Amino acid sequence: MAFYITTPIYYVNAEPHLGHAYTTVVADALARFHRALGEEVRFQTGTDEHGDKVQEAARKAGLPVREFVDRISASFRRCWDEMGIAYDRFIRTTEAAHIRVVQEVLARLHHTGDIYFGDYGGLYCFGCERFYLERELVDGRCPDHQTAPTYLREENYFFRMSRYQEWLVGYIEDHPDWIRPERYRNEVLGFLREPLEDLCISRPARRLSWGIPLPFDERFVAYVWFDALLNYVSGLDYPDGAAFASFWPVAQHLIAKDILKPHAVYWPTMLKAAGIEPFRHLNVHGYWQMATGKMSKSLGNVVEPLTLISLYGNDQVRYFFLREMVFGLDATFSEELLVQRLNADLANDLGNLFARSLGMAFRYRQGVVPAPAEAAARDREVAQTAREVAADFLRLFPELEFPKSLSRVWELVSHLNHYIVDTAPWELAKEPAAASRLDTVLYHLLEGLRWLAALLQPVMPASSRKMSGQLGLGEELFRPPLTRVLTWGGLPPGTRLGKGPPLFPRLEAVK
RNA sequence: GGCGGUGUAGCUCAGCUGGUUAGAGCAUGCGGCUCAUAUCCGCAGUGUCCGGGGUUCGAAUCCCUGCACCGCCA
Repeated sequence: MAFYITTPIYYVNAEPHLGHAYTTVVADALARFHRALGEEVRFQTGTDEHGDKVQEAARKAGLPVREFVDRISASFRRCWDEMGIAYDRFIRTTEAAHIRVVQEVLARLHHTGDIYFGDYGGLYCFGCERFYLERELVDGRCPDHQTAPTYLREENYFFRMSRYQEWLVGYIEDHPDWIRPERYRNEVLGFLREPLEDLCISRPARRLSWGIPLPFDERFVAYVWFDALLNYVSGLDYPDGAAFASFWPVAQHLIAKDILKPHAVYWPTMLKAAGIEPFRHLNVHGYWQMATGKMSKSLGNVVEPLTLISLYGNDQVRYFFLREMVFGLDATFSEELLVQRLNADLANDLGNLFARSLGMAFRYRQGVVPAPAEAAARDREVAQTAREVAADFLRLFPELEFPKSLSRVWELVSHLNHYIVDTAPWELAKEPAAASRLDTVLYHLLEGLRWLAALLQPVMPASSRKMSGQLGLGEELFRPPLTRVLTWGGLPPGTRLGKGPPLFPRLEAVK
């Protein structure tokens, strides 16, 4: 089995923000999940570096474009590195290999007649780098820039996207989970009920020089989306690379809802025209709505990912992202919600469960995993719950049901907390005759913790390792496949437990 | 303007193809335990299921309509 996940390549006209971080964390968690299962995994992210807005941002920053894009791209890369994002490939659209693929595809589509030369006249907004229809304007001005567009009549190259509309509709109808969740599939189908226009895929070089030149006409550069989307295959060394052969057939894209159209319409029709099989899934997520209002520099409520993790911890933020946002829907972000969630789930439930369990193992058994005697009914319930939770988690997580899969795991956490109360080890410890009963209880408890550490590795990789360390297990707990690790009784009696500080210290409430 | 979505306890939300006293988590109040990060466990709630019609023996769940918010398209 192979697994290929991509984030969008991020546009380098601004620094990484919360939304970028969410997408990237989700991709990373999925990649880790599939690696844990022992699958061959490829995870690609990167930066989108061409186009008008980049050129403009560089001008504002007073830097040569090349230097500017190097700087912002590095900033994204550093952000992901500091967040422990384990990507396999960081692609930049300014790489020679990528440019070569874009030009190769352009040349081919030009040759087959899917790209043609034509002209188009209309009202053009330089800020948006696009034409507007009369009716889209607000008081005759661009709705985004509040500037009056200019009438331009110009010749350009067009991609014959309309030719593939019927095919695309059929493909979406035949593959119900191709675009998911369903709401976005419906949105695309709704959009495709109207006739599809051909896509203008060139920009005159005299207006925009920062782009990939069309191989058949140097007076033009490629439209940024035509350039950018191809990263998903150029990063696999399309057309001849081994990576392309093994990973493209299982490609899954991860995007935010704002770039649905390019990914659900432009990209598949481009692939079809180029004779490349469609990707396997387009996974679309929603937005983080700031409880403080729309994020803006002037409001001073911009949340920088690195600031956030330095305040609350990387795994903590990852957990919050996955636990709090139903994939596909919008969710609310505030530090207050974050603190609430971290205290309730991580400090009180999970962290405290580890602390009390390990505490008893040290106090009553000198920090050595005892050998269990015969399991009683109550003990078998623990094992049974662990199995059921793990089975659900393994099914739900790859289907992007993150809150559901995690709340299932927390049912195991809760079950173990109940188990402690039900069995009252501190009472058993007083009774010498109950020694083997205490051994059995402690063993089941610690084995339950081992399952938690293993299950949570895609979500909280560093914390999982701390948990494993406290259980005296180290890295072997994470050796794939996870399904083999999840065998009840895998914790060897006699293992020396490790002492450690609280996994998730309680946080003070913020106002 | 067209299409679609959402509206359920203070908060975040489950409730699929209609059927026992409408649920979970968080927050709140009270009680218990003491292994633990003032943590854990138990108990207690409160809801005109957006409003109004209708179908039905029976609707949060289906139909119509109104309102509010949101998204996509124009």
